[in-house]
Amino acid sequence: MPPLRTEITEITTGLAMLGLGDLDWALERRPAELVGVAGGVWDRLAAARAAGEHDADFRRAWENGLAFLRADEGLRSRVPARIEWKGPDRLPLVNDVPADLRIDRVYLVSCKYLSKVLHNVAPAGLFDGGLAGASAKAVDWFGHVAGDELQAFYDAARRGLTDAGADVLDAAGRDLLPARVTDLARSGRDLLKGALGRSLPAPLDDAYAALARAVAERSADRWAATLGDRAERERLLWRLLRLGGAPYFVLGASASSPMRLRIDTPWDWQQRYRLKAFEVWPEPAGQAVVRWQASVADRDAGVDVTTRGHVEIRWSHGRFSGNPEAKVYLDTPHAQVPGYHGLT
DNA sequence: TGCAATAGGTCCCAGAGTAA
DNA sequence: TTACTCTGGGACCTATTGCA
Repeated sequence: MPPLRTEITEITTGLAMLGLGDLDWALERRPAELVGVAGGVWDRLAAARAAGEHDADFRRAWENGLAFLRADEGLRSRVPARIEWKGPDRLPLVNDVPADLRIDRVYLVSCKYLSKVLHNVAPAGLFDGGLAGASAKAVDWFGHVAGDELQAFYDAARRGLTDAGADVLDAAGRDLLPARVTDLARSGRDLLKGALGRSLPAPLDDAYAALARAVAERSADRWAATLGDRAERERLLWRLLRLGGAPYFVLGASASSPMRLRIDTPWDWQQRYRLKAFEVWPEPAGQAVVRWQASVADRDAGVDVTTRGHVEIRWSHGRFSGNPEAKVYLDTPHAQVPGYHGLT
């Protein structure tokens, strides 16, 4: 079951597009034109509306749906006959378009609230594979690019635990923390995860900083080495920005204002823009971070524009708990990104 | 060999802590 | 007080492993 807030924003956006005039009446009516919403979901929405705990989400989503209904680039006040909600399962849509709603089997709409995250992928898929899609065999990226630094961090953590008198033996008397980090089993990972909370013990700071620095530098080096020529870099930028095979719309909100965008296809993009440079570099930070920047010529406007973002390489479920992931962020405001256009 | 259970990977989001 | 950084975790899907 998706989070309640996701259900509220996505379904309310679709409801508003049906031109029903009043949100509460629309929720009560449960229109058949909105396909894919089960009875239990309608019940949850009605309960949330009655409780008044998500008024801001209901209001923003309703306004976004109305804006799309009226927009010249949207529905031009033509009430759709059918809106399909993706729901908790993925629709069999074009897999590179992150759509939550499909309107009249034509318009694809993604509902995105307060999120700057573009991707959340395995690091090898980004730095070695350029998001090209073929999922590389999963690896522990930290060990893959910074094995010595990972081992040093592990040594420091292991030493800290044993010095503190922690119980590091399992029921059979086996050591949960082997000498080599590559030999860690699930139980040892869980032990470390529990022992190393949000705030690292001070003696581990240097080792962790060295690991983060090494991972950032070597990830950036590997990424730079696979960028290819200008055309390949341009295709990478399209994938980073989630330009897909079909145009789609993003209806949501940034921290300060509504966000209503039309997203180009690569074909649209090439009519107007040309990539001039794409660069990546490591950045000193508390965790491993790689910055990226694209310089793009806007032929219509006759200017160059810069789009910036960064990638965090991090354990997604606690330290030593599983393989790291790469979170790709967009730092440039959405409306200033080449290929993203404010809805008119 | 097929099924069930478990572990791992990815997507998405939220919250704590800290700096401005 | 606000914005940002860093971290944790739920959910779902897929791959792997164990067992009959």
